[in-house]
Amino acid sequence: MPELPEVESIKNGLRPLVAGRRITAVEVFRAGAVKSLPVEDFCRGLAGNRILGVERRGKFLIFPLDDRRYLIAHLRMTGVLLWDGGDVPYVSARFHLEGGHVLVFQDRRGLGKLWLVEGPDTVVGGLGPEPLQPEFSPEALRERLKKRSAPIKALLLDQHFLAGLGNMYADEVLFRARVHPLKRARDLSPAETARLHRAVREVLSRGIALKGASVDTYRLPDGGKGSAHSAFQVAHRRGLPCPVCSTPIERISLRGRGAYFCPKCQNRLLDIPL
DNA sequence: CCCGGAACCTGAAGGC
DNA sequence: TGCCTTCAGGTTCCGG
Repeated sequence: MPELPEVESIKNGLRPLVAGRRITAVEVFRAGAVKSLPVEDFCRGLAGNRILGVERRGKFLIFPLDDRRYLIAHLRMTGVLLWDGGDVPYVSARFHLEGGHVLVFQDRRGLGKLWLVEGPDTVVGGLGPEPLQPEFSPEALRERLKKRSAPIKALLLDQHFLAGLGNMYADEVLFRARVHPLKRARDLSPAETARLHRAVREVLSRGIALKGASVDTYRLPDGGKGSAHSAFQVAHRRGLPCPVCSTPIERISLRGRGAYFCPKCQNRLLDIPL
């Protein structure tokens, strides 16, 4: 599933391909994917426009255009952006670019979204801090956590609290920080909060270095896979031994999705130093 | 404002 | 063989 490391890797792959290139035509095959405008206006507004670059905010891809508007894409769970992708199923939209190239928005479950807007903030304005930027500091994290009673994992997944983490990387972050996913945010010790901050940075940086995790449909724009999933220690590993203590990894349900953790290393009541 | 659950969506995988 | 359930999860909406 595309989370911050996957979207960052897609951004890095797309930038040299699309930057400076003009859009010649746009076809939309799943009308529900277009959010900001009627589909006709969306296509007409993009045709003839030049893509100036590619940016990322949280899990959103942002393409500044030369008419000062912005094309924004969110891949949700199964969205893929394929450069010169040929005859593939589940195509939500095709962006034809000068030079005969085509950027294919493929999306098996069809939950991905597209916007054409005057400014990016109308779409991404409510997002929390970027975890790899200085604005995400240990002090700011501690201050915000101590007012909240929700399970820590629910907060890590809340894009208004922190932008970019999804289910898989949240599990990896909590394991690395040795924090139980159900522990209430305000109950984290200063040491746990410090470990959590560091773990967010380390897990996401490693995910980017490995070009994302190719579970399910995730692919880079050239069709290649990332390898971050091979570094996962608890995510999707129910019953397998914890890499630290060999206790079988458990799965519980939290907010309708799986939370994988080591019941020994991530004790809900005890603060176990690394 | 805060929290938790359902809905959206399409498969793969496993049990019986 | 075929049917049913569970799992996969990013975001938004709704009720308490």
